[in-house]
Amino acid sequence: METPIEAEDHVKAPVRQRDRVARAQTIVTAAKGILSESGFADFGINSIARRAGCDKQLIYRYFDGLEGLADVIGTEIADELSIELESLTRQEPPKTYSEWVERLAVGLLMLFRSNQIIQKIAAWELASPSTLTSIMAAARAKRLTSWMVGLRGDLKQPEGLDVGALNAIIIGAVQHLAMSASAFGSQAGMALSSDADWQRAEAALVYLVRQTYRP
Amino acid sequence: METPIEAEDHVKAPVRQRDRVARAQTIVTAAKGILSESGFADFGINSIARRAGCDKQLIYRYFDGLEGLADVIGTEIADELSIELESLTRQEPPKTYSEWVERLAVGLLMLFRSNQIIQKIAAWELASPSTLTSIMAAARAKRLTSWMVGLRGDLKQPEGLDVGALNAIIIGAVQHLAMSASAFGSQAGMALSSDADWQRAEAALVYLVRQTYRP
DNA sequence: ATCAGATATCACCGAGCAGTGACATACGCA
DNA sequence: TGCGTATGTCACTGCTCGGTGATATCTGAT
Repeated sequence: METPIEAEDHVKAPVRQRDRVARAQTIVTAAKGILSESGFADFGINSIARRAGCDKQLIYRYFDGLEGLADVIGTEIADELSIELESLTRQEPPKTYSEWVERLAVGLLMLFRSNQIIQKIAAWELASPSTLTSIMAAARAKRLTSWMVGLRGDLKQPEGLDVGALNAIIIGAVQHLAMSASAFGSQAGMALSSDADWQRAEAALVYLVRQTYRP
Repeated sequence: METPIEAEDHVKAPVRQRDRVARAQTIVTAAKGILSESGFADFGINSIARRAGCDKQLIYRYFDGLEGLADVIGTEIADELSIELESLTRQEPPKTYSEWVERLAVGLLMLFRSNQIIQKIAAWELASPSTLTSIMAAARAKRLTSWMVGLRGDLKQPEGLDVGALNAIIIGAVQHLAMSASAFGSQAGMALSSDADWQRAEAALVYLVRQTYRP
């Protein structure tokens, strides 16, 4: 914008931004960056302010502290999530229960793979649950379940199977695959970095689901 | 500074333990306690010394710092693990590949469930890998894989299946089940606290494995 | 009995953290 | 134009942390 004028006494007059919403967004972006790179380990007032290039006081003023900021980030993530989920749902609805689970598993796998922040939050919830992690997790869980329920429609469950338990296991596997991939680039000896790796994982996942729900 | 001469004889002589091995074990126990309760978040010099009721200097002297302590803990955990694994292997060996995977999955599930520390380490590896976590994870992984290989013996794999990928998914599911249980007491809506809960999970897991490897 | 070394504790340092009060500057409105 | 307020920065407190040097105390060999 303007060139900083060298004042007579104080030499410090470095272009002040003076735009609250832009500032706030800068802070949110910085916080998200830290989150997706280092998780909650470095998610602190000082660290975020440093990365955003502003004074930490602004975080208190605009977001009422870290928890408020976490709240904002949580809803932002949830909104992005909704959009991604919507695009997944655009295809024609599943015909059978097995197909629904398959779509669910593959959809979640792609989703988690493409979204570093969600993975980090999930991993930190497991390792070290805190008010911050739960603030962010709440919004996510809400959207996910409503999507799952919506996608299922009125498909009837297969009888004689503990679908609740089976699906919990399958979803857990998907979550773990994504987290392990982002942490190590592999899971239990299976590489998970290139697209080919992921196609292999997806194929195995689909096979596993189909076999599980095969009559 | 002033001269805090006080008196010639300082009256502080509160029963010193003066037993190196016992002291060292006290420290290790304290560190393990912190690890299984709070994970690596509170795993620090000051915190451990405070819990062990001694001066932090001892941790430097006896273990050469945190990393040395982590090393000792890692091998202790690995030893305990070996014992548990051995008892699991006492039964007659699996007859088919499917049965091997089944035994593997159920065995790991019980193992992880009963061992809080291993879960914490695994969760922290995912959330925030560090030198400390990898020090502890190394020993664990070594024993686990050698057990798996030993248990498999010379069973031949089913053809036409990507067993590497399938098993990676299944093992990931088991790990996630255990971690999610200890963090939330449930996984994706399936309760995981009472023995009945775990039997339900185990039954579903066994079903899933059998279906997956069913011809 | 003495003395070296092992054992244990304390006091302190520099660094980073969260949080707060005070100040500097620019904008908008009367 | 002047004033109130929004915006931005700085300096400071009080805390915990990891790490280190100095000191006190006990043990065992000589």
